[in-house]
Amino acid sequence: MSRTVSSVDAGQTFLELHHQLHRIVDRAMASVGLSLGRAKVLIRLDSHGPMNQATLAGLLGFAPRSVTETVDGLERDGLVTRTEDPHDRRARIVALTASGRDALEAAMTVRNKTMDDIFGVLSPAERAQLVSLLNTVRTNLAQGEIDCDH
Amino acid sequence: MSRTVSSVDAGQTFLELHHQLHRIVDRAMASVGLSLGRAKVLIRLDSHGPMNQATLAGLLGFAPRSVTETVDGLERDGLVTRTEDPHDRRARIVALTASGRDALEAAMTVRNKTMDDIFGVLSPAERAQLVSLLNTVRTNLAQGEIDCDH
DNA sequence: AAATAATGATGAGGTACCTCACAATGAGGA
DNA sequence: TCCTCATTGTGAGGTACCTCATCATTATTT
Repeated sequence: MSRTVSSVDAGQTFLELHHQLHRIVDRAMASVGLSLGRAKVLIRLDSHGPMNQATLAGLLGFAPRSVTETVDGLERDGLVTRTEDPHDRRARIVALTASGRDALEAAMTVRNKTMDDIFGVLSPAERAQLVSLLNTVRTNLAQGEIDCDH
Repeated sequence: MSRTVSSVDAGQTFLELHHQLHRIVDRAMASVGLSLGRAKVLIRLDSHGPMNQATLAGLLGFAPRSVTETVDGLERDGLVTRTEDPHDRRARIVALTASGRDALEAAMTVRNKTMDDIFGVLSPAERAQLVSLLNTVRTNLAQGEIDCDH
């Protein structure tokens, strides 16, 4: 019965799911006073240690400008600090504060729970399959960068 | 070798892919003077005919306020019109214009091509599998609505 | 050393979503 | 009829991203 699945169908489904998923996860994060974007930054800072914003942008795949903005918010809320880099007077080093670490921990708990609520319907084997498929797509994306519109 | 795939892994991969995918698709759409959000509205209007914004919001899964904003933009660019509903003086009926239909057609072409570039790496069978998995998740999401934080 | 290029961060401005509050209208009941 | 309640659309304000232009600094070339 199920007709061949076009790429557009796949994209459509992917995007629709994202719309719902994002809303749910974001709302969950908000209950801990954070958001997805902010959590992403905290996670990187936690696992890689303090770094300047350009590095952060590279790791996150964000535009540098977006990092400035997100860090602005985090700094305002006291979750990170920005200090001068002694070796490069342009750069500003972002570091987690104690309460930033606390917030991150709370956020991770909520995020884990939410993701479990969402992807828990799938069996471990199905999850593995899903991740494998998504990674295939992602790898191809990274390589080709698509936009060959010359 | 590959350890069990947690729900968080799945979510992580999903979100990371989305970040890239969205950027690419959006950029592609921009080349035709549209955007993903705007295209979504045009698609609905094309397939369901003119309708008020509340209905549109329902179909799209958007907040009503978001529809107002998107339609504002489309109207400004002459792609849709807003007319009064003779049966309900609160409502405003949104309809495609001729140039809206043209824009949609161009957008669909670009979108199809882009999605092919992205999901074309997968075999039809893999795409079917992917869509099936995503739909499983989505269905579950729609049912439970998750946020049982009472 | 001087000129040029690359890089780090940010200002300005844009789109796509969201929530919450509210005016106007519509619909159903006392 | 009048009262209440639901619904439509929008103002106000917020977050997360983006691009492009710009300034200060560092690195590279000549």
